[in-house]
Amino acid sequence: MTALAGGLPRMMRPAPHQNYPRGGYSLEVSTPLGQGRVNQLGGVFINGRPLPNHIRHKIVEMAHHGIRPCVISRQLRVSHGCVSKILCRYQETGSIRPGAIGGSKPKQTATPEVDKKIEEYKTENPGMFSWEIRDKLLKDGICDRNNVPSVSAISRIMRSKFGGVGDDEEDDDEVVKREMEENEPRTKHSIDGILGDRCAFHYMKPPTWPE
DNA sequence: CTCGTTACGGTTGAA
DNA sequence: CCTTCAACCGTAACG
Repeated sequence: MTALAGGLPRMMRPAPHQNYPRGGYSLEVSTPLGQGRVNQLGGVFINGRPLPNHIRHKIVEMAHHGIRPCVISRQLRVSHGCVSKILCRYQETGSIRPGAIGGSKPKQTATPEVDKKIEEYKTENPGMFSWEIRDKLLKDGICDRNNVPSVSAISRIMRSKFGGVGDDEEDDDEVVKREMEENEPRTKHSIDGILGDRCAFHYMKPPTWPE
């Protein structure tokens, strides 16, 4: 933390100008979804939140139409970095939707193999107790006494896999439900209205907001 | 000029 | 119920 005289070798932001003066952002807009901000291109965005679905859709649509990303960026007033990211993601995954935000990691306390075994045992015998599973893990040579998960760990793994209450169910390892369709009927009312292609400034102040 | 990359401040939500 | 904290967000800026 010394020697920061002339040349700083790292690629650090010298002075992030993002720290707006407290109590006075450059621009603010009220939206039904919270506090909106206006970017350098005049577009409205909500910091920390994904762009509305219809804009994402439009980005992809325009790109598919042969319009260059830089033009899309300016036209939709979305930063080129964001356009780049959305387009890139679309090409990779085929989805325009943002990634999953929030939540906790699966908290993998066991190796994938052990994890799989636990799932297998439980599927074959839903009534099996955690301590029985641990026992079987040892007996089958999946684990040894040094790395076998604790009973509570096994319990937690099962809870996460089988939705907490372990009732019998007809499994099905088909967990491919990530392609939901992005066609949203226009009954979806978001900040679409204020994010119209032309003007970003509509001040709608709802009296109160649940949530 | 374009555009890939990334620090940053921010929000979210399962554990 | 509340707190944690790693995942993702878009912007702004660098390269």
